[in-house]
Amino acid sequence: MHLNLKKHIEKIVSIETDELEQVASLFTQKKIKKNQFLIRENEIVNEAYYIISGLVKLTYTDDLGKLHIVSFAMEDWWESDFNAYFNRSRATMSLQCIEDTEVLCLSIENYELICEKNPAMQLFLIKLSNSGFIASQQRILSLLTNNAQERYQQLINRYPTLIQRVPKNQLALYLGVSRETLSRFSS
Amino acid sequence: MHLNLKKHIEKIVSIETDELEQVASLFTQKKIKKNQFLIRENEIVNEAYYIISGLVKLTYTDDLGKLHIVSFAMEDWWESDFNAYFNRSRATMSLQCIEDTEVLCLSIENYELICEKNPAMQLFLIKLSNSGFIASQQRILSLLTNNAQERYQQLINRYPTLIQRVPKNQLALYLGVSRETLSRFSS
DNA sequence: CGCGCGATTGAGTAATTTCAAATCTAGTGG
DNA sequence: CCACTAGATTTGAAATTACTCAATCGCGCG
Repeated sequence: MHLNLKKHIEKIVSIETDELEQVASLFTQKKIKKNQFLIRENEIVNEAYYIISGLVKLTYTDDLGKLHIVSFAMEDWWESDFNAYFNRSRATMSLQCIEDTEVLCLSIENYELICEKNPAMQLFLIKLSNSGFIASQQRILSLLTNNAQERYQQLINRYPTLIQRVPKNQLALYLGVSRETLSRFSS
Repeated sequence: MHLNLKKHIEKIVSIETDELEQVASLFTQKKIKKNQFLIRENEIVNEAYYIISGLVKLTYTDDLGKLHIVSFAMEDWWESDFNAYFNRSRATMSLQCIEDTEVLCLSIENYELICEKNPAMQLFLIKLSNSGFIASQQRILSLLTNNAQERYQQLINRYPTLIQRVPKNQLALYLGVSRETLSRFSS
């Protein structure tokens, strides 16, 4: 069970089989249909998600009601409104499925259990968080240094499948340009 | 010794005094003058820095030779080119002092030592990394949802001292606008 | 066939950049 | 104490870029 997750963890740290079993038992599984929400704005966030299959988007609605996409997440990625998750508070963002999606759910209580008990898993969590941090920082860099057209090119170079899976409409919301502008240089 | 660091750690996790001593002994101290570099682009990054006093900037030079500021860091903050640090590779960014600055240095070897040995410190590192990740994500959100003027306002609201300490020139590089544009709405 | 949704195109408008010049400021040496 | 200089900041004007709003196109589905 949870073969993907086990491989994912073993790829990053070395860990005993029985420990891994124990960890895996702390997850619950969910299947969510396209367009449904894993997290809704303003609700208490109690879970983080490891994505087995499918595609989700983390979104934010600003004061003017405009929707923005903070990130996409697909197979083998982790996602949540981590600010709300770690602080056990209400979501400022939403997490919605772009495709039918299968996830493993880790409650914050179980997250902290893992933090306290298991050294190998602590190391895993540190590395996980570090890689999330580094990825975010590189996105910031990309937003600062590249215009929307360059960011679009980088995106399709790094994730060629994403363009097929995500409407351009939503790519624009991720890149921070209007869909018209994206359209003008994507054709 | 390292009183600031100890307080900083104790603020985040509870830890035995002797353990804390042991951890503190893994740091070395440096004093750097204004405009000097802690990290230069293209050099191997072996250290991360906890800032005791002063102010530094993490910068990136793009293909066109334009300088961008990824982040400022001041008292009680951690900074490095973390991508290079964790991967023991060469810096793509530079870390330069805006003021005379005092730091504590943690080599990647000692970082990993802490990771492996001490549960309380592991928890500390997890939380540290998580908070860095969350901060980055909120910066992304701010870049997506707010224009430069709003970002400027948010910055001076959150860090009122920063405007006195950083030339507006460099604030512009952080906000992602030209200094002329910043000047037009900051007066 | 026609409806609806996403994507594209066009035109006018708003915002930002760029380049140039002017102004201000802090520090230096006479 | 004043003049001078270097650097930072501000201002002006033209050019570029992106946005908005509207209309059109293309395609899948009932």
